[in-house]
Amino acid sequence: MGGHGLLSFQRGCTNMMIIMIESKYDRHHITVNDAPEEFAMKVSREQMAENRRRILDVASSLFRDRGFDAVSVAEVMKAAGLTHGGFYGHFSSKDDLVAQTLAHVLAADVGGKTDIRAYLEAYLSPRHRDNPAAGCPTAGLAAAIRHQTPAARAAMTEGLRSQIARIEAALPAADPADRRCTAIGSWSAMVGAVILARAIDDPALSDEILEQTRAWIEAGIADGSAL
Amino acid sequence: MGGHGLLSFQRGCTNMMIIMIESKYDRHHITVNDAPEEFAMKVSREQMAENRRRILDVASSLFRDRGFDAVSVAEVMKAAGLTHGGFYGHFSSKDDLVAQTLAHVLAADVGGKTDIRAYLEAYLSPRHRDNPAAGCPTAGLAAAIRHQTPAARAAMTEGLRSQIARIEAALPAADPADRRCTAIGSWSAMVGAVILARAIDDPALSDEILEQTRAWIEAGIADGSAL
DNA sequence: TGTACATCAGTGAACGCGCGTTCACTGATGTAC
DNA sequence: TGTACATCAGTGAACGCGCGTTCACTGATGTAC
Repeated sequence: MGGHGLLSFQRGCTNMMIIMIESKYDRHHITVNDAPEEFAMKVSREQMAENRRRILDVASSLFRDRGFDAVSVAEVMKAAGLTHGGFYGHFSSKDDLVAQTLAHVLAADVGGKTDIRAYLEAYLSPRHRDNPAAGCPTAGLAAAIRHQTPAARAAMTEGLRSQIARIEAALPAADPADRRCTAIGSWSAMVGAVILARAIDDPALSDEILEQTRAWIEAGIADGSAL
Repeated sequence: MGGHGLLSFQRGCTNMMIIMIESKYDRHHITVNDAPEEFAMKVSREQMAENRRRILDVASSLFRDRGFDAVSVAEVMKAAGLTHGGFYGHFSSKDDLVAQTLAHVLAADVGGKTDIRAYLEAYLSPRHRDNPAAGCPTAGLAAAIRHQTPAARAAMTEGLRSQIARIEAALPAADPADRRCTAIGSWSAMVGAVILARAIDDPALSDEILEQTRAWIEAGIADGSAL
């Protein structure tokens, strides 16, 4: 991802945070309306590449919002401004779409030094909790990846590896072993907290999960070498 | 849950940990074979209540293992030793089964004082990671509950509330506010770590997620009042 | 305690629906001359 | 640069399958006498 002129969810966030969905869909409409033929058949190779990118973008949002199973191939294609029949010109199967979407959305845009406090605050915010479609794909999809193909698991593995490295780099200097421990522990807590906060129906408890987890992580980071 | 003579996953674990799946299925076979009629039609009310319990038990395992969507009503009934047609005598819909299964499996058996260290070690173990069917329903199902009915969300909310209380009670005495913060932060990290560890295909990284998260949580607990 | 019968838990065939996938077709693209 | 045509991205009807759900039926349960 990265680029595309999409609004960043909040300053200091990597691609793991992302993007407001409205702007995304607006872009698609504009793109589609730029060439409003009645029956648009073959398109240029350039246009085809953009169609493919758009399919991956909308699939990424739809999957994060409603899960892999609840989103049909036809729905993804419609959201991308196409019909379902063309799908197999881009992907060999729905499983292939899932794997490629994960690789697409988890691909690291290394980005500059991240402010870990601001990242924490944005990640563990009600706004992020309430916008899964535009939010972290790990929080939205990690649990479902267990039931996906090996290719999807491989994409998740690389995404997790680079996310841990990213957090390690953003952590205040300390013993490298402590930094890694803190990065992994913090990331587990962040992902877990957002998943739990999204699973329950009590807004007060949900807010508390986010706030307390943030306080807990910040205390651990402030500790310097906690071990 | 609780009782039924099912093997406990490990000493010091609450129902959130659970049970070896093999023993469960063995029990079902024995139960079914106890009355091996060719065409068993109406059964006693007592037998019906047990059938219902068995449906909830196997549904709980199957759902944790493969997710709500991937498990069919017919499959649940077959695993319970029945045929699919009888399902609607027990439940009004598959959604109803999901909600009741969650309430069933998340129902707290308060249990004695839990040893928090042993609980942590068992929870963040490869064995737990590799046995979702017998493992914590929160780690297995929390992320999917976002897409379920209000009744399912309500069951999850109560389950989470009591799990937090359980961890609070198991934590070494300290300022109550700190205890709550620690309980919520630790639980988020535990759930997140197991979800991440299950999502990836690299066994070494998966083991590391579990180990480092455990070290991170233990450091936070040892801190006493981290805030 | 024994018999007659209404109840109803469970059976299994059947249904309708939505999904992933296929395919004959269309017509703009982009190349060969 | 202009024309002729092969390519192939996208279309939309059609397919087969598995799922949740329904229903007429069965026969043991459990009650009324």
